[in-house]
Amino acid sequence: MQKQQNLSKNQKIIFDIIDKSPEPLKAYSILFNVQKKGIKAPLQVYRALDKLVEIGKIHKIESRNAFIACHNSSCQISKTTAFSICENCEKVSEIKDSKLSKYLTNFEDDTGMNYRRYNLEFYGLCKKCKKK
Amino acid sequence: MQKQQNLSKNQKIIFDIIDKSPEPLKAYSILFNVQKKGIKAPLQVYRALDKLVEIGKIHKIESRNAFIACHNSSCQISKTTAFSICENCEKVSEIKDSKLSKYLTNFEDDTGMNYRRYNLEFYGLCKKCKKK
DNA sequence: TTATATATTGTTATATTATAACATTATGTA
DNA sequence: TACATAATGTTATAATATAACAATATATAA
Repeated sequence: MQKQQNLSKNQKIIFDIIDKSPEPLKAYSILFNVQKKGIKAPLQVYRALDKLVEIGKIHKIESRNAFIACHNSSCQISKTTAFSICENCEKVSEIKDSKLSKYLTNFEDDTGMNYRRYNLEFYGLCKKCKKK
Repeated sequence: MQKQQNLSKNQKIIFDIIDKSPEPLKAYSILFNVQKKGIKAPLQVYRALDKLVEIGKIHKIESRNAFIACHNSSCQISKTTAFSICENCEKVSEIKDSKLSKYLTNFEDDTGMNYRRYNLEFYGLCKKCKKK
């Protein structure tokens, strides 16, 4: 986690809510949460989200349209992300695995192309849900 | 590619359009395309899409909300997908790489959990766009 | 400090993506 | 044939996201 200090007012409000949440938050649930703080319009939320994603403070879970704080202190601006998603309880955690990220960063497809960015979403059952 | 024959009428219409398209298609652009064929409502499209995804004939590109036909003959019902997405021209191709899929299927996170499904989206510049 | 560029905010309207609910029809299988 | 299951049709609406424009704040350099 880096320079919290140069977040703008709205960015700070919205980051704090996401950061405190134990689960990924959706834009309109964030909106609902911040209306008491004077943020009234979807666009205000989406703009802050866009910026926070851009600077790597949060990530978007694409398959869920939801946002989670980055807890990967090593990544300044994270262009490479991997997540574990429970298909039952929808718990999401960021996967930090240097071998995995090395493997994917170095990956070359059959045309010889490689990639500076990726997003990987794993689906399965988390430990709690597997026991049931 | 498997059993095309048991697709229903709407599923066939919608699969054909996606299969012929050189680029991923969005649900409402599909809807627009099939209105002459009598499919009038979004739900008719989404239902067919859901089914086609379920049986592995198409995949959803999550970060684009778009659908692409599966050309990976080896995967009966593909629960593990990887795509290459050009950030400039938006060209998308499915990556079929047995090493990659083995690596990810066997991947174990720090809690010892592994996953039966994943979706990986790589972003970069395709050859054409890199040249420019 | 002032000017000036850039980022952020506020606001209204609207576009895009997706599902709920319910009635009907087709298809597969015993 | 009977029955279950899948697919269809239809209307309405929910959920997600952006366009366009005006105003304000913040950073930077002359």
